[in-house]
Amino acid sequence: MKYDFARIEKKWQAKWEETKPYAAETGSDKPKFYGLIEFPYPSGQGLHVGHPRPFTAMDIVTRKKRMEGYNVLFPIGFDAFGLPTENYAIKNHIHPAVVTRNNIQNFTRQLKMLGYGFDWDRCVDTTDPKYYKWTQWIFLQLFKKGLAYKTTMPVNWCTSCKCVLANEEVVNGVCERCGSEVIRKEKSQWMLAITKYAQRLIDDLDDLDYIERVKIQQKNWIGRSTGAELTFDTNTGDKVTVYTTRPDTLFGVTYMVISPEHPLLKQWKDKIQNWDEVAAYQDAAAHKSDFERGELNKDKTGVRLQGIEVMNPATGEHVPMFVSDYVLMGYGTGIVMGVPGHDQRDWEFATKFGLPIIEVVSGGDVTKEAFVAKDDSAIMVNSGFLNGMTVKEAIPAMKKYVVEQGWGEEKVNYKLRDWVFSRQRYWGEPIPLVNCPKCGWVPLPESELPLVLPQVESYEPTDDGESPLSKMTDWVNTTCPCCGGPAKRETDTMPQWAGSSWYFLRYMDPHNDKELVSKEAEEYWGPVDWYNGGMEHTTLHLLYSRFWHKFLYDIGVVHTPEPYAKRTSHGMILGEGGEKMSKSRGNVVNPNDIVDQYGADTMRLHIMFIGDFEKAVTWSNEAVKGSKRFLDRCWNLMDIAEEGELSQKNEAIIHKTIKKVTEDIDTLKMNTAIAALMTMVNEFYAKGLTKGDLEQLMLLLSPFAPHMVEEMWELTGFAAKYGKMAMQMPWPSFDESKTHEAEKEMAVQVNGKLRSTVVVPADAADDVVIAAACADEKIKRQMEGMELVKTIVVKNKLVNLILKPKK
RNA sequence: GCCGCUGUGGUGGAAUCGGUAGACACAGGGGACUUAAAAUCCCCCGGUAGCGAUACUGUACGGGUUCGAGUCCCGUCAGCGGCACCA
Repeated sequence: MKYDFARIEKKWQAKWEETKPYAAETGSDKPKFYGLIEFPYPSGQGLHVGHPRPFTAMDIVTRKKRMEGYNVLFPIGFDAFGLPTENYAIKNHIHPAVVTRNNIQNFTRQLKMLGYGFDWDRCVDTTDPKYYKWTQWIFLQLFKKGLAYKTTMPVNWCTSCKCVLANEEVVNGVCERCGSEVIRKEKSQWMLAITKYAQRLIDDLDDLDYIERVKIQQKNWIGRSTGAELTFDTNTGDKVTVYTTRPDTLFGVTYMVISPEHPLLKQWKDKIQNWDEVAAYQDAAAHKSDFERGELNKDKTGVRLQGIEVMNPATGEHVPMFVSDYVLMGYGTGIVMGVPGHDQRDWEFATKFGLPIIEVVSGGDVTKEAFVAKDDSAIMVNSGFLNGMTVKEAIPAMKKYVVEQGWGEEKVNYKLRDWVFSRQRYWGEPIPLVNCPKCGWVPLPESELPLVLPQVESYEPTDDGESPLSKMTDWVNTTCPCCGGPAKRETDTMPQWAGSSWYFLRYMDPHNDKELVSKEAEEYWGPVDWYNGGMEHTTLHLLYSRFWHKFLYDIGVVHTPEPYAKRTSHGMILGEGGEKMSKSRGNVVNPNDIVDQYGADTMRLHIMFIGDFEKAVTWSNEAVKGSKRFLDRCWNLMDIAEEGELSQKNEAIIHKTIKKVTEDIDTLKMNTAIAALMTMVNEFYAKGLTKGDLEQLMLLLSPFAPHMVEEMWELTGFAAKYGKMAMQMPWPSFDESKTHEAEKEMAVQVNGKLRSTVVVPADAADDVVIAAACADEKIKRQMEGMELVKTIVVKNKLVNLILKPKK
C-alpha cells in the first residue's frame, strides 16, 4: 500500500479534533510540564516557513513528555494588537478587529494542518476584551504602586508610524518595524519603572537555565556599572554632580561637560556671559536626530560656559565648564568630568578645545591618544596620595577617600531606561485612566474593566501626534470616578508588548472571568518549564515579561519570581542563496506548498533535520525529498516486517537509537536524532526486522511524524492490541548494557597515525587488544626493524603503539 | 570600539571528557529494473599520485601543548549577531 499522506493526515487531524488527546488537565496527579512557544502575530501573509521551526521542536519535546507520563500544557494563542494590522485596515478600509479575526482563522487552519499538539481550548487572543481586561488590570496595579507614571521627556518618535517608540524598538537610529527615521520629540508619556527592577533582573538570571547568550545580552542591555557620584563646587555657589566609573582619575580632571538638555543651564542663564551662544548650541542639539547625534567618529562640538568655573577638590584648581552633546542627559547625572588623559572621547574634546591633558595612569603616551589601561595593574602618577598604587588599588582607595571627605558617594548606574509605555495609535489596549482637573490621574474602578476600545470612524494616526481616539469626544469626555466631575480619558493605547508580557499566565486558566489566573492553576502550572523563542526578543519581550512577572510576584499574584525556568532560542530560516526571506527577494517559502506536495509529516521532519536548531540555516526545496524518502522507507517496512517480538539481531541498534533519540530531543538536537533513526531504518533494510522492532521505531518516530505513525500503528494491529494511539504509549526505554555491540572495531595507530583496524570483543582487556594489534598484518609491516616503547589503549576506541627504530 | 558566536567535502551538516574527520542527507557519477520516464534498489563520491594494495595530504591561517588536536592554549584573518559618545 502506498503512503497516502493527504488522506492519512486529514483522517488523524479530524480524530484529534474530536477526541482532544492534547487537553491539559489542571490539578492532575501526574508531574506537570509546561512547554511554551512565542505566540505568533497573525499577519495577513499567513504562516511563514520560519514559524514551524520552533513550533515543531517544542511539539516534539511535549509529545515525548506526554509519552514519558507528564501532564503537558502546550498552548497556543495570538498576539494580535499592533501596527501591521492597523496599517492594513487603514489602507483597505476594514476594521482592524475584522482583519484580526480573519488572520487568526487563517493561522489556526494552517497550524492545525501541521498537526501540532496544542490544547486549542486554551487559545488566547490579546485583542479580545476578555483578555485585555487583565492587561489593563495589571497596568492599574502598576499605576497604584507608583510604577506607572506620566512624564514629559524627549522620546523616540517614528516619523512614518507617527508614534513613540521604546528604546528597545529603535535599531540603528531607525524604527525597528518600518525602518523610517526616528527623531527626538518632547512628549508627555506613560512610563513603566522597569529600572526599579534592574538589579533583580540581573541577579535572578544566575539561577535560570537560559542559554548563555541570552543571559549575556540581557545583562549588556541592562548595562550595570559601578562607580561614584562626585560633587564639585562652582563659582556660582551651585554644586554640580558627576557620575564616574573611574574616581581614581580625579587628579586628571581638566574640565567639565554638561549635556545641552541639562536644566541647570537655564538656571545659569544670567551667569553665563555667552548665553546666546550656549542657547544656540542647545537649539542645534535639539534639532538633531538621535542617529545624527550618535554617529560614530563625529567631531566633538561644544561651547565653553563663560563665567562658570568648577573647583577640583583633589587639586583645588579651577577648571572650565563646557556644554557638549556628547554628554547624554539620560545617563548618570548629565554632567561628566573631563579626564582627557584616560578617556578617548575626552581626549578628542580636549585636543579640539586646547585643554590641558594630564597623565595620571602611567603606561601610555597621552600626547598621542588617551591611555585606557587594558588591565588594572597600571600605576597611578601625578595623583597625590594615589601615586604608586595600581589602578586596582586606587579605585577603592579613592572611593573611600571621597566618602570620608564628603565629596560624594559610591553609585551604581544602569543603561536600562524606563519603558515608554504609551502609543498614539488605535489598535492597542486603551489605558484605563481618567484625567480630572481636580483629582489628577485617576484609575478606572476595576469593576469597569475592560475599558473597551471604541468603534471609530478613522483610525489613521494624526499629524499632531495625538492618538486617533482623541477625536472621539463622546468617549474622551467622561466623569471622574473619584469626584464625579467632568474629566477626560487617556487616549493613548498600550504598546504591542503589553499583551505578550503575561500571556503565558492566561493559558493556565484562560476562561476565568474573576481573576487573571486562579491561585490553584498558577501554583500547579507555574513557572513555564521550557520557553523557546527568537533571539530578537531578548531585550524586548523577554525582558518586559520578566519585569511584569516580578511585579506580579511582588503583589502576590504569582508564586515564583521568574516566569520561565528554561529558555532556548532557534536560528532563522534563510531563503535559497542564504539570504533573509522577504517578499522583495522573492525567496519566501510557504509551508502550505510543502505540505501540499509532501505532507505535514515530511515538512515537520525536514525542518528539524535541516541543521543545528540554534543556528541559521538555508532552506532548500530540493533537500525536502530526502525527508520524504525516509518516511516512505519507514512506511514500506510494514511490507517486510516479520511476525515476532523484538529481535536479537536488532537489539543493539534499537537500544542505541532509543538512547540517542531520547537524549537528543532533550537537548534540541533534532537533526542528529533523525539521523540516528535513518541509520536504524537503513539497518532494518540490510538485516530484516520483526514487528516488535517496527513497534519501537514507530514509538520513536511518533513525535516527529505523528500522522503517519498513527496510521501505521493501526495497520500493524498495535492500536487494537493496546487500545491506545501510539502517542499515548509509554516512551521506549533503553538498557545501557544492550546499547553496545558484542564486538568492537578498534583503530590501531602507530605513533599517532592510523594504520589499521582490528575487531576485538567489547571491553577487551588492554593486553588482548595490544596482542590483536601486533598480530595485524599491516601493523607487522610497520613494526619491522622497530621496537615497541609504549602503548596507549582507549577502551573500545583505539590503541596507539609508539615505535622507535631498533638500535 | 566593546561583548558574544562561528569558520569542516560540490551543498546542508556529524564527530561525549582530546581518541578511526566527513555520520546522516542533498546534489553528482555509474549500474539494475523498465519500450521509456518517474519511483525503487545496488555501487562510487575531500584532494594528489597509483590499475590496485597503498602512500602522502587535509577541519580559515601561523605557532604551541600532547603518544594523539576539528576539539585545548597563544597569535592572525574572515564572517555573523548584539551594544555603541553609557563617562
